[in-house]
Amino acid sequence: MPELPEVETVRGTLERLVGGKVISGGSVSQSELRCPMPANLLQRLAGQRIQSVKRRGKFLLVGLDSRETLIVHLGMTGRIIVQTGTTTFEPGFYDRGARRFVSHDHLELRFKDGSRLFYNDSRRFGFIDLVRPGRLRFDPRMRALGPEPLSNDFSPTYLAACFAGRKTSLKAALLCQETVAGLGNIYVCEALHRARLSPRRAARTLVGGNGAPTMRLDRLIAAIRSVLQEAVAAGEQAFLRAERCEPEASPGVRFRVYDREGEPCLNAGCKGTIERSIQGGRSTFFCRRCQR
DNA sequence: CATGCCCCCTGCACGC
DNA sequence: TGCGTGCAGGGGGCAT
Repeated sequence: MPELPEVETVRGTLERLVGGKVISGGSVSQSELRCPMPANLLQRLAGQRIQSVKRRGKFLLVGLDSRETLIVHLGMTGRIIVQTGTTTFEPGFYDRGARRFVSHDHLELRFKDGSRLFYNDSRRFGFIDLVRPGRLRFDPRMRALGPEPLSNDFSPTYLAACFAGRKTSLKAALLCQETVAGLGNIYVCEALHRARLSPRRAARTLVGGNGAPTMRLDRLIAAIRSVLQEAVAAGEQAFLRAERCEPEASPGVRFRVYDREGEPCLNAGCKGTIERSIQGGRSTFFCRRCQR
């Protein structure tokens, strides 16, 4: 499910709904995720206050008052459900048609005020880990991450250096979390479509002869930023509607290429048709007419 | 080093 | 209705 915008939506929701609350207990019904949960997870969490909820790439980082960090990764089907009072929140899950099977609530956390949090993950590609104080910055999972795409570190100069000499496709390069953190299959397709760049184009062709950034590279960065910003904003609006107990107006962001095989290209002035192809074993959606 | 392939696991849509 | 097939937003390991 979740790429940067969805994880960011979950982050913001958790911050507002459980930030500052104290964990009173919980239960684990299935600890065998992609990596098993730490054996004594619940004992280590009991009595702790949620100090912060941050995000790095697709990782959720829950800061506790012991200075430990709970790392949550949602994999493909991970979802977080929060119940406070009579309201149930399920942020960032854009496949609204998918049922939530309670049998896949692998972890439940209870808070002193009666709120409850569930981690649900049918395919169990996600994981939950608890990292000792001060160890997060040395964690190999964090160290392997490239810059945040919405930060200034993700600059034309950076990306030019990253792409220089690389024959690999733009699609593969952008999916790599070491290049930039948080993009997944959907938003890579969307960003390349907005930038009118072919997913098969070699990454190095966006680098000038002197190793300098090119206009295409600037276009790509702008496209990545805009599609992510719009999706984050849509997630924010969805949360606010849920908070006011308003019905879901739309199922979230409307994708312009993803899952639109055979439909017309929506780029201005383009009369092309969206195609699907396989790259690295995953679907790529693109318009060969305007993406070069 | 880079790339493609397979695997982890479950649910769902589709065709017969 | 029921069953088989292929596919899914992530990521890691392995062979080539």
